[in-house]
Amino acid sequence: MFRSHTCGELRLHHAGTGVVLAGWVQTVRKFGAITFVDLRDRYGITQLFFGEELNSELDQQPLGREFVLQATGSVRERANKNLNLPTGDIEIIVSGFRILNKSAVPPFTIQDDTDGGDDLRMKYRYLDLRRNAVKKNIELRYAVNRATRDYLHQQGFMDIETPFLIKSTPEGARDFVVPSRMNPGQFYALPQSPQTFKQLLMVSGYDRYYQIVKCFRDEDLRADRQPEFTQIDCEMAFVEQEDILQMFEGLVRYIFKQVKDIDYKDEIERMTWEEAMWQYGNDKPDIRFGMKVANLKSAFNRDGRIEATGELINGAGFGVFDNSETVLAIAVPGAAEYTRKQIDELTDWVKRPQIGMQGLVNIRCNADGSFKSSVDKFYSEEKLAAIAAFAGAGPGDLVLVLAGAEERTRKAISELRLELGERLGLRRKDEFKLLWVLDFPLFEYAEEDNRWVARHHPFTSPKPSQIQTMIGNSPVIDKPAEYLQHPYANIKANAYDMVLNGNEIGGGSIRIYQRELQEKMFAALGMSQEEAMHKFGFLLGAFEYGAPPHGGIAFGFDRLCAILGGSESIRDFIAFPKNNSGRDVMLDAPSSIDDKQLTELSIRKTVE
RNA sequence: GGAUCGGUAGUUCAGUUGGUUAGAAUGCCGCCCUGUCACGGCGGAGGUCGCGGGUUCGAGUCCCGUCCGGUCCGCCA
Repeated sequence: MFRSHTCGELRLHHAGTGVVLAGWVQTVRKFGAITFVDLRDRYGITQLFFGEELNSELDQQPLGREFVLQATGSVRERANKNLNLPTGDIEIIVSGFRILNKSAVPPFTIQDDTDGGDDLRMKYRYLDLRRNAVKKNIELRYAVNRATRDYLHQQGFMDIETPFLIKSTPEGARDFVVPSRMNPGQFYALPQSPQTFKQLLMVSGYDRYYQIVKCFRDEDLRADRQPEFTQIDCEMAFVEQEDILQMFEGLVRYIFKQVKDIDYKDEIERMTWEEAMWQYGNDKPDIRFGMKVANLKSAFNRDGRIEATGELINGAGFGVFDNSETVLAIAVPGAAEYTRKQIDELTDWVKRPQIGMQGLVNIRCNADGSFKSSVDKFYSEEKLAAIAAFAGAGPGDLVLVLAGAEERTRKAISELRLELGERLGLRRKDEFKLLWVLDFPLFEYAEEDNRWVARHHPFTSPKPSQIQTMIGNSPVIDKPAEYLQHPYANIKANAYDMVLNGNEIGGGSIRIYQRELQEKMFAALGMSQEEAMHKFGFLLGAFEYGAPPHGGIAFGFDRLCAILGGSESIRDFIAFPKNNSGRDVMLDAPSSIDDKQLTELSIRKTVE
């Protein structure tokens, strides 16, 4: 027997018990004739006490950090308790020990506040994973995994595995490809998601499917993006949008309860994509705080919606506002007192290349009811008051205004809003706000190819009322500059995203299940009939044999874990993540392969 | 594909205007210490300043190139 207990479980009531513990040496504290050793395993830390007789043995076999140690002894109440440790009431009086394995001096300390940098921690990830801070994340991940499986199982979902070696269909993200030795010159692709398989399972009658599954995308990475990542992938047959929203609100509530012990009782807010873009400049707004965006001059006039026509700002002689496509404002609560220096700093902030604005106009709404602005020259106090009121500012608030081309300005005001929300402490890590964003546009216009691309994916159904608009119109765009006037620009998808604190944690749609509509969709994306058959013939064929109405959703599992764990980076929640360049620095992968392998795979080596 | 920040002791970092022998903390090694838990005290070892080139009497410091890492834009149906 290697151990009778773990290093985390002994308590005061065990006093007097004989035990055997095994674990890693966290620290050694020597005091002449006695020695304390903190022994650590996955479950906790227990203090070992080496008395006088054993101390001489310790001199013979000195312990070092991270040695693997087995200790036999008995539990004793401590004279000086350690309130920071769950096991702090007791210690083990060691009667015998065995060094099970030695350890080299680790390159960084195995502590919560480690001295190791990210790079080094990744290279020695197996040591990093010993740290409590990382272990907690991995445990949280497992808790989310279990809660998900519990809930979906209770709801009658079946976990069905789908293949990883599939066919490359370069629509959307770039595929990872795998050469086929047995089929020289041909390649598999790794799935970007099990999308078509889960739809085929619906055709097959497995009407509630799920999988916690790896997906692969060969695109550039970010702190929240990995080349291989995990999704909670779900699909249901005989459902409409509302059924799916409710089912997965249930899932997220269950996860909150199980993992964070949070009763998320509030109704989950819903807004359309239009509203999100209009009010927050962003399709995944953080609704933990207000500061909604006011459009002082509308250029965002799809569906003929006009919130302001520009009369508040136009014609006052301020060319920047007069000539800009879009002018957007936010009211920053209580910020009228910002110093010149603070405003200048914010101005520099919006001028950074990532934001790319030319400048920042401000209106201070002083507590005494007066107004002071960087554009006083052009606007009377009455005008400033009207603008401030329109932006929703009250006494003591600061109105910030950005002007420029529509898309960039909308993005910038959204970033500015988030930044100020952060600075004002309005984005609390312990507060969770869920939101459904609905009615996304079905298509986006790809300028470079002058064609439509699917915003979600090509299996997404349009809103039922707009199916005829889609079938009845040609996707051809005659005048690229006027693409917004094309009937397709206004078709909304039967799609939904779940947003948590400004992060998209899941997204899905009701799918197309009729062959005719699916063919029309492929055609709309500029695919010829032959091409569509070559890439997706299996799906079109399946739709001939009684495909049920269906829809689904996929959650970004890593990201969900990161947010629940209060972190920006998903790497901390993946046991063996890849770095920014898609490298595994521990394995040093990817790496070259030898000529023999290349030859077997019928891949010729190219020399630059 | 682009922007930007960084690379100095095992580790995390400092290093001023280009100027003597490149420092601190921590870790490591040795000695001392019977109640510590961030133990403490004394002593010691430890450096190709990422790499290559250039400017200069002189480069950790300035310039060019390159490699590695972080963050972001593009990209991510």
